[in-house]
Amino acid sequence: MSSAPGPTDFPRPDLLPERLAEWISGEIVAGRFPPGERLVEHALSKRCNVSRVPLREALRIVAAQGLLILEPHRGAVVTPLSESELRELFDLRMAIEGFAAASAARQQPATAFADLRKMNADLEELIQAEDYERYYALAAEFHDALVAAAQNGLLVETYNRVKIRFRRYQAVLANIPHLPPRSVAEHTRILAAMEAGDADGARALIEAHIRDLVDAYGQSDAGRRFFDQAS
Amino acid sequence: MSSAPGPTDFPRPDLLPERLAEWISGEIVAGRFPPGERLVEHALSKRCNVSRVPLREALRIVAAQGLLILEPHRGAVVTPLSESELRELFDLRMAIEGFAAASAARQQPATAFADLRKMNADLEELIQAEDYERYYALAAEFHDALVAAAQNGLLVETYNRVKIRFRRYQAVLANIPHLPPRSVAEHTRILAAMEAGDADGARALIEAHIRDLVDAYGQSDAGRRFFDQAS
DNA sequence: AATCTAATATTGTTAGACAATTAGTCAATT
DNA sequence: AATTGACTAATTGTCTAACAATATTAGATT
Repeated sequence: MSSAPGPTDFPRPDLLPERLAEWISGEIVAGRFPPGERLVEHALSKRCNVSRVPLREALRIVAAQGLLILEPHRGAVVTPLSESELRELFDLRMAIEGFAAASAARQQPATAFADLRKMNADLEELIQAEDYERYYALAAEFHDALVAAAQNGLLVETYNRVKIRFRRYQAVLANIPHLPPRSVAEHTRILAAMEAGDADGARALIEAHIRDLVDAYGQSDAGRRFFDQAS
Repeated sequence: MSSAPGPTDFPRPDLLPERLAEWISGEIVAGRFPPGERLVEHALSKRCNVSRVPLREALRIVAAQGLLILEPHRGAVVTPLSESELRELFDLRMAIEGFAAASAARQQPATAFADLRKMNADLEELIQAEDYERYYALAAEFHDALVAAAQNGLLVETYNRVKIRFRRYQAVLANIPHLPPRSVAEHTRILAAMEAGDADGARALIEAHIRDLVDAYGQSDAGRRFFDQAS
């Protein structure tokens, strides 16, 4: 990922609510606060050695991310997982990444395509090395960079919101094997379309790419188990 | 708009932070808290007859909507308006509404198209009556219904976030005249494509439709004045 | 005019209190 | 056995008051 387009301000240290929110959100994504779990303010504030005020603000932050549901007088409950939400998240990925690919194809941003090609080459290598850990991390970065190529901060912000919620399903379903080789080839075709300025083609290809992911989740053992239990 | 697909829970009364957030957000959208204005906690809490605790939670809510920026130890500042944000908001509308149109074209939802046709007919009438007040209200509903036709709650949620931020620009730039007649014709073509199951066509048409809006904003007096001052 | 310092204002956090609401218990009734 | 009802306990929602940490302002000094 190439660095710093916009001028960046000096980072102020995060305050308690932000740090608490990050921790809570991490616990939820990792599944250590499982779906449906109730977060009791007094207990949590004691555990974190903070008072209830910043904790309550933290809960608001996490709730705004969609990871918590705040019910009046009943407190915070970890948002349940559902097949329908997963489907909707994939839909949003298609909408966002598809639009980003089309937009980038029209704009032809300076270095973005080269960066993406480099990443995709690295992905190829990681498959040869069978290092799936790093593969999935870099694959996520590839998609981030693709969205960033549209040069729209709001689109990136929206994508990040989707990602946070999406990661919970990745944690539950683990990563799907047997997909990576095809993905790299698909990435290559997507990049070619974008570089050729073929906006509609790039969008169609990436939508199909994500649809492949959906199918892979649906056909994996973990995916089927989850979907069955949920329905 | 046809009613109630999902079973709805008994609505619990909103608490202070929610009500405060709604009020603050309304003041910002209406421009009564202008861009850049600082919201001082003590003053606001006195004005609203509440303590700082629920007020701070309200500020978190509004900040999560993107209408406030919370800087550590400096407090809440009303997010500035900018041409770039407006452009990005239009982009997001294209991404969301475009995907929704394509998705609806594929899914062929039961009553949605009939509802949209009805609305568009009413829009036509409002133009004849030169009732632009109601025209713009109904036009917004038309776009809402189009997004809802994709039957994706997360997409609707995301669209609503965009709308809130977008409304501030509508309040500043007022509504653009001379556009409505063309819009109704465009709506008709979009609907025809969706009913024919032409996903790509519907998407292309609605993207062009929104691009027309962008141009109208850019060419309007208010729009140019705003854009010039901002740059 | 520019810089440093002190006073002031504002935000961040804590503690404790109490009211409002919900959740849990358990006997009484059907 | 299941439902109702009243009682109790637990939890959330809000307030007040205080103080620490940081930012802003004003004044003094160079």
